[in-house]
Amino acid sequence: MPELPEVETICGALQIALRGRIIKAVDVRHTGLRVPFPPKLAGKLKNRRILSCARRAKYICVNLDNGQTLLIHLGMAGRILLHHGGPYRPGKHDHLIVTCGDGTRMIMNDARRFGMVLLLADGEQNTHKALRGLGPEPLERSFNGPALAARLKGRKTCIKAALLDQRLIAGIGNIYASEALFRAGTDPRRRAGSLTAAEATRLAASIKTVLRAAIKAGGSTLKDYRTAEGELGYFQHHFAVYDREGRACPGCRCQVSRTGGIKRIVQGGRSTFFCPRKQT
DNA sequence: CGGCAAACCTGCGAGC
DNA sequence: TGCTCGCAGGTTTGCC
Repeated sequence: MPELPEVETICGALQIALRGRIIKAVDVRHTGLRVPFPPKLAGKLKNRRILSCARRAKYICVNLDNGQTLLIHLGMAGRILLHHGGPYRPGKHDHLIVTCGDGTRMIMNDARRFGMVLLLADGEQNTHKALRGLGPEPLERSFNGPALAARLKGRKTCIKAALLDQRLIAGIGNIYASEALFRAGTDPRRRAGSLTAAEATRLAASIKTVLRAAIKAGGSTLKDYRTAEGELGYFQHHFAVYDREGRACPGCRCQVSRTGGIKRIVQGGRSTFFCPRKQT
């Protein structure tokens, strides 16, 4: 379930657990995912100190003391687990296990193997293909109505698909695209370039609100995690429309019997959930 | 270049 | 109980 808020939550936990630690062992359990792991990955990581863990779009950036960055993308079903001390029995879909000097382990697990692990050389952080074309971070101050409108200008694709386009805005996935459009009252079928300035402002604000709320919800699980040894980035969150086809719209209080409630449509091969009455 | 569909994999729940 | 089908949070590629 990794969209921006989940990756943000995971990075927060990694920052606490791994910052300053020295990598002592790297268990590369498969040759790679869709993209092969970087060659000689284990040797390149060994004895490196982890300076920080941060997020860019949906990527986890593990910054190392020699200027390199271990870049992890979790794809559709990827997970990061932290394991503190003692032996660890690898699971079936554990692909990469990084063990630090104090026994802390970071495990990258991805059943569907849609994830990605890259190693960026010093200075490649802004030039590497994976990061170069990414749009602005929606939680940055500079991301506002005019900024969003500028990105959408002239786009004929529907606004839902535009929100998923990482080159336009970074980090929004299928869940939060639906949620943000619902909150903004914007019909997901609208052409991206057709939004008025006021609508773009409302949508930009909704994106921020929805993402921040999800991060906040993830943060509470993060706290639990530290005692529970569970999974990172896996939290209960209440969605207004996502996966709620046929349920009543929480915004306009319309009766399910009269309006049909939340609708599900397919756009660009992906499910979109919305309320046709509230979103215009 | 823009827009769209398909491909990449595995797991899970629904329905028969 | 066990099988098949459809669907799943993302990105890349290739085609028009």
